[in-house]
Amino acid sequence: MSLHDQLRAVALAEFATAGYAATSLQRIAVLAGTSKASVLYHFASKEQLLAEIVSPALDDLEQLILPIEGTGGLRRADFVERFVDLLLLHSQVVPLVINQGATLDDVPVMHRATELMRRVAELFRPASGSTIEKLRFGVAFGGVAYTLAAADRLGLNGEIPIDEVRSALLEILHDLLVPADTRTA
Amino acid sequence: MSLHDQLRAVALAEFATAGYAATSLQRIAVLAGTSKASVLYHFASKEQLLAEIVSPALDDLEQLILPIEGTGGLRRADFVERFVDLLLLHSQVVPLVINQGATLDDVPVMHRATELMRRVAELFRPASGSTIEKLRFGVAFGGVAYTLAAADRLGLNGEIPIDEVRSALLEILHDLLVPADTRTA
DNA sequence: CACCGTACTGACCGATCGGCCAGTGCTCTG
DNA sequence: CAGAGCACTGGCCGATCGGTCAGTACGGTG
Repeated sequence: MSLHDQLRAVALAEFATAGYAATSLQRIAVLAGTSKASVLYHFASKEQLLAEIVSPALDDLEQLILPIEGTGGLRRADFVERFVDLLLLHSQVVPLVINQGATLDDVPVMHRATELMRRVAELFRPASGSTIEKLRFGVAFGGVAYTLAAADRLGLNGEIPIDEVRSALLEILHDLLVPADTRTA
Repeated sequence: MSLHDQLRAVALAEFATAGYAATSLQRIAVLAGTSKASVLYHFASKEQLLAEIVSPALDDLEQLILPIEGTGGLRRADFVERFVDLLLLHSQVVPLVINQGATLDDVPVMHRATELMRRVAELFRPASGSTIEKLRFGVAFGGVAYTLAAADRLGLNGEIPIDEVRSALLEILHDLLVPADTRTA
């Protein structure tokens, strides 16, 4: 693995666990076995390092929702499954965005993350505008993302196999999001 | 309102929205119309300011779960209702703990917060140890807390009356947490 | 009046932050 | 061999951080 990639990996882990503001370039450098100056050689700034870390996940999410927004067609069950897979694929980025998105929304890449989540919410909006449906959506996606982010801290996970997590999350989201009428139909 | 209380209020709002690390004592002072030195006159340190802000909510939570841990008796529906009321009562503290608990667990008061949430999780543990039940709990409480924390950002709330939020959250949590057998019984 | 505790301030401290820059090897190429 | 270019570094910069401290204004109290 190139130093560039290793710096990205180290920074991701630190940003996700300790927080962006609390992680200094110095610390990232030491953990990767190099100097602070070399970090800034590979990445123009701390913000751009963050952007390079987060962007791939956001690109994937955008690619997931763009065609849906275009056609207006959305089969919730399909979307939920692909969304969960996306969260699991970028499982380290999820806590970063979830826990620190609000704090860092002046950083362009994090603002983009918030905006994307808002668009995901919009996808579910037209079908049901009642308060409980809105909250149902918030609890569902916030809950899944937060659970992935905080599983260790709450002592929720031993070494649960990822397949089991996947199917469990799908079932929970299905209960919460797929309307009862299409469920029974 | 005394300056002491006003500083607490300003700091809470800033910590919750901008983040603990990103909020300087200088900024708190200016927002409260005083000097940084006076903030440190009222609070021995930035950490203690945080502790004074968060502790009351944690005390309430501890008072809620202590008798349950003692007797071992837990009627889930009752607990869920009281827990939601507690979250709504301390709605500004919730995002602070949720979003920044992991980042700040070296701060004693935030470690206490995480520990309390772990104990809440333990209350639900013995009844059902399967993976899906654990995740169900995580999604439920994480989701509710996160929804309260991030409602604005995701465009989920207009001016939804709090009673409506309360009953909606109760219904969602009930669906997720109260076991099907006691539901149908 | 003298005295005291409370509230508060401006100036300063060392530490650390993100970022910049001149310089140094090292490798590849003509 | 000369030289261009990439990878990397130590040292420095200004800014800002949390925190300390000596000093001040002031409303009681004897």
